[in-house]
Amino acid sequence: MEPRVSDVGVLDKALVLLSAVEAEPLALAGLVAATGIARPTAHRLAVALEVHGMLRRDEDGRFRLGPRAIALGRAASAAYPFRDAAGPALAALRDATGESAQLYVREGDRRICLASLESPHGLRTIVDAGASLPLEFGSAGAVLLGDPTALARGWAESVGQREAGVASVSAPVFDGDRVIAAVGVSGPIERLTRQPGTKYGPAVMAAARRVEQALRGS
Amino acid sequence: MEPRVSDVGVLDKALVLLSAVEAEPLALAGLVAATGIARPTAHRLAVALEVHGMLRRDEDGRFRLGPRAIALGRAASAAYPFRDAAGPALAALRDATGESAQLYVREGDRRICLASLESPHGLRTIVDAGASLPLEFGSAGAVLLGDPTALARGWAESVGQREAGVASVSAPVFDGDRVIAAVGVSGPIERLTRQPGTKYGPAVMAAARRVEQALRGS
DNA sequence: GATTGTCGTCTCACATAATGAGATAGTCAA
DNA sequence: TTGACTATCTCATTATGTGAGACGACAATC
Repeated sequence: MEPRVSDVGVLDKALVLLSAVEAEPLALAGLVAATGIARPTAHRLAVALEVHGMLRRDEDGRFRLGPRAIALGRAASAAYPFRDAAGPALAALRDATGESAQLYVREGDRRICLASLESPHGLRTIVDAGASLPLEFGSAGAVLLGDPTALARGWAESVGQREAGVASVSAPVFDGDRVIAAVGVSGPIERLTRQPGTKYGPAVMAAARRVEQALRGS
Repeated sequence: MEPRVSDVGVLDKALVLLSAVEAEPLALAGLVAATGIARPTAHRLAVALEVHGMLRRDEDGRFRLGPRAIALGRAASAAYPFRDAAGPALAALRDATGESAQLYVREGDRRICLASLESPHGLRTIVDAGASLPLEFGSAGAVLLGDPTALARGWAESVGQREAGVASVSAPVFDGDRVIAAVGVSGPIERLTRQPGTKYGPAVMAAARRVEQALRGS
């Protein structure tokens, strides 16, 4: 079995089950195979999660994420009211650049991806909404850390920092003087070049302005 | 403490904690007060949920739903690809009627609210996204059960069925010949009248057609 | 400045909740 | 008909989770 993640073993197992089902719907046998949890244990925990609505069973008997997960996810997202307002700006940015677009906020020493739209290109970066990433790597991190150069120029760029072969550029979203989010694009260095800021700086700044405008309209 | 909900006491407690935080951000003391869980237990479980990303602490030390909840919620929603596609149609329906608008799918003998937009009126119905409701009450239930009258007419209506004082009307969303969802509005009988179908049947049917069209465009 | 109350966090003796091996029943393909 | 595999259930065992109490920090009050 997995090593202990927290001080509560039952929660460790339950979250492992949820993660397994997040990836794909799984029958009990699949859950056991994917998680290494003993069959009766996986069964008991999965049924308990079902009782709570975090999981549900489809017509083939496979476990899927359930309505409570939707509700909790929406409640979690509600803490970021500009997340929905940013939707059109993010879509326009993705369409204008053809690259994957993301919106991040800062949480302590991490950054959380609130919204993520993928590029239509076969080769593209994928960041899951809800993903938690370190601040010290990537253009969005620099923006959220209040990097003076980024704030003066209106964008930050990174090349191969968080992941080899990946470049990104992000712009700060302001509320008054405060940086409340970073909006940007990321993709392969081959397309974004080693100066992604030169290429897409204006586009991410325009997207950031649109997010701010959408916020004011709220 | 709460009576047992499932066969796994730790999960019962953990979900109680998540529900408490879903309602409002809470410091540890607030969690203890809201849930009745012993302080060291609430602390240990909350910290474990934090380790897993289901909870996070804000700058005031209060617990809030965390990034993993966002991610799981989105993954859960992804099982319903038309949910996002339905967004504009739902917004248009809410705007055209001035009433709360919802999108439901059927899950066994229940219906799940996938998306919900609230009326601007002070008096309005509120259904949480993710909520699970019985099929046998309400216009959406009739639609999802394949009620012949609803299918022939293109909408179903209910007055005071699920809740006193509330009326609703819903239309089926088809994929080919199959009813895959119900889209509708609900609100107080005073505004929707005792014949909500007469008043808003065309609007909910139009919304259903728009959802289907958005689906084809996907 | 001292005292008190409340907070979050930690410890650990103890009780019990959770575990998982094995049993059972159902399904399905060979 | 048989064997393999599934999901579900039981229950002896024990490892885990519990929560009273302790501790330190901090704010409010006197």
